Amino acid sequence: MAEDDRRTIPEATVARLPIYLRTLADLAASDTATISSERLAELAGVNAAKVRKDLSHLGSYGTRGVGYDVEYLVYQMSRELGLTHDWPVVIAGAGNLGQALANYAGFGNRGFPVVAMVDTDRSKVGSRINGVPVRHLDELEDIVAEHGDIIAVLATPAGAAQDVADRMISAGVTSVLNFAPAVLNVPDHVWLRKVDLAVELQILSFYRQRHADATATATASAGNGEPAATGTG
Amino acid sequence: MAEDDRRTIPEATVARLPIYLRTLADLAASDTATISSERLAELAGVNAAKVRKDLSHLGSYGTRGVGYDVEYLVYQMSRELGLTHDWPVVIAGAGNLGQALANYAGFGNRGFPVVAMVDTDRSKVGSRINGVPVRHLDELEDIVAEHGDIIAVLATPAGAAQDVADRMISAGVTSVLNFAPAVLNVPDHVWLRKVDLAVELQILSFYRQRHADATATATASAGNGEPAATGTG
DNA sequence: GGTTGTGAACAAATTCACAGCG
DNA sequence: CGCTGTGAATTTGTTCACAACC
Repeated sequence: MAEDDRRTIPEATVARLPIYLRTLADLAASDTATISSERLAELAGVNAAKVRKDLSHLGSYGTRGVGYDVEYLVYQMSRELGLTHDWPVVIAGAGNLGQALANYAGFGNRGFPVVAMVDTDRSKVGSRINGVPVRHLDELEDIVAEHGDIIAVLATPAGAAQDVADRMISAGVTSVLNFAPAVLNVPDHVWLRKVDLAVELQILSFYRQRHADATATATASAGNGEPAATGTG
Repeated sequence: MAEDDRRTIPEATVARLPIYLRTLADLAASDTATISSERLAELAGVNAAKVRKDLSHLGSYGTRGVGYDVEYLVYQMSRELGLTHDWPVVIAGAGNLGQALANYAGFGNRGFPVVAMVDTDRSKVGSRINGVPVRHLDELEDIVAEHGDIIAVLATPAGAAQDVADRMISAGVTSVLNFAPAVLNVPDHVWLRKVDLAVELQILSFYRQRHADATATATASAGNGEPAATGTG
């Protein structure tokens, strides 16, 4: 079954694997050898049945009556997530957000070295941000040629995002993480994920607003729309 | 039906409303009076049936044979999302990411003014970043007292996130957007959303890896695991 | 004719509950 | 006896397809 499922790990599961991995890495660092689905669930903020089902998609790596071997799970999950080698990243847009991302230790540390930033602003091109060279957007093809299969992180203004994405893709990029507040159209062979800061705040605003409405109008009645939704995934 | 559904807009729909709203605001700015579900779907990157079902949760604001009135929809959606007034935001952590977020125009512009940053680093406290005062974490209670019901954006290191969240919550905060790479535990009455940059890259890495495996091992056979998943939600 | 609004069909994800194994 | 792994049940979300309406 495991071998079969290899081809069909559900999207929802894939989105949780990195959380498990981070949790497990912490456990390994604190010399925990084994962990139960119950405890891992607690640490990862999900429920135990979900953990077991998620992990079962990777294969049968647990021991009944005991739990999962932490080190081994870390190894298998890293392999599964393709984290056994680094993936070079190029950040498009050397504005505030782009610079922050270039400085963000979480990237390089976790196997995603930022090899370059690109921008069209000639006054920025040629400088370095946190050691990362800022190059002109026109050099994109060269950068891809130098580093191979890079991941593009878009931190441009909304208006420029589609153009830059198009150029990235025609230069050979197949993975894009979009921070620009714009909907991107990409061909089928390109993987796209998006992070929209304003959208997240607006979602919070919705639930908050709802709550205000509910408590204002009805001081009676039991609680309906409960909070504590953990979004993004 | 619409009145009934008011209380139960599906989570998946709520997560899309901000995208529709942004799209509609753009249309309004370019003097488009009416829009069909088909066209809105195209611009928002979803399918038309989904748009219609999503909008039906807000009420019957469309006209058969014609489409939706853009201005009116913008108004209704803003109201629904609680965007008719500003929601003050406090950013915890005046590091790279926190500073970038404070500088990020998308926040203040879209009704989420950053009223303060908090940090424990005395060398930062007292300064201003993009006009936003940096105050000490200990002043949190005062800030909440000054501005009322604020939204907390956590941009602290992972290790500090739970502590800061706890302090935010005991100061009265009920909405938290977490950028720290850590799983937070919050009480039931607090709304939590999270954005994890490294997680997003790892998800891209998974699909990319899969693709590499597939094309490497089998040069034959039709395409299975197709790309172009648009994540985050 | 064109487009919405929505039941019904379908698909994905979650949760339950327990057999099976260590 | 404890904990995994997984079928079955349930819930949630998506898509279809068409009647209702302008």
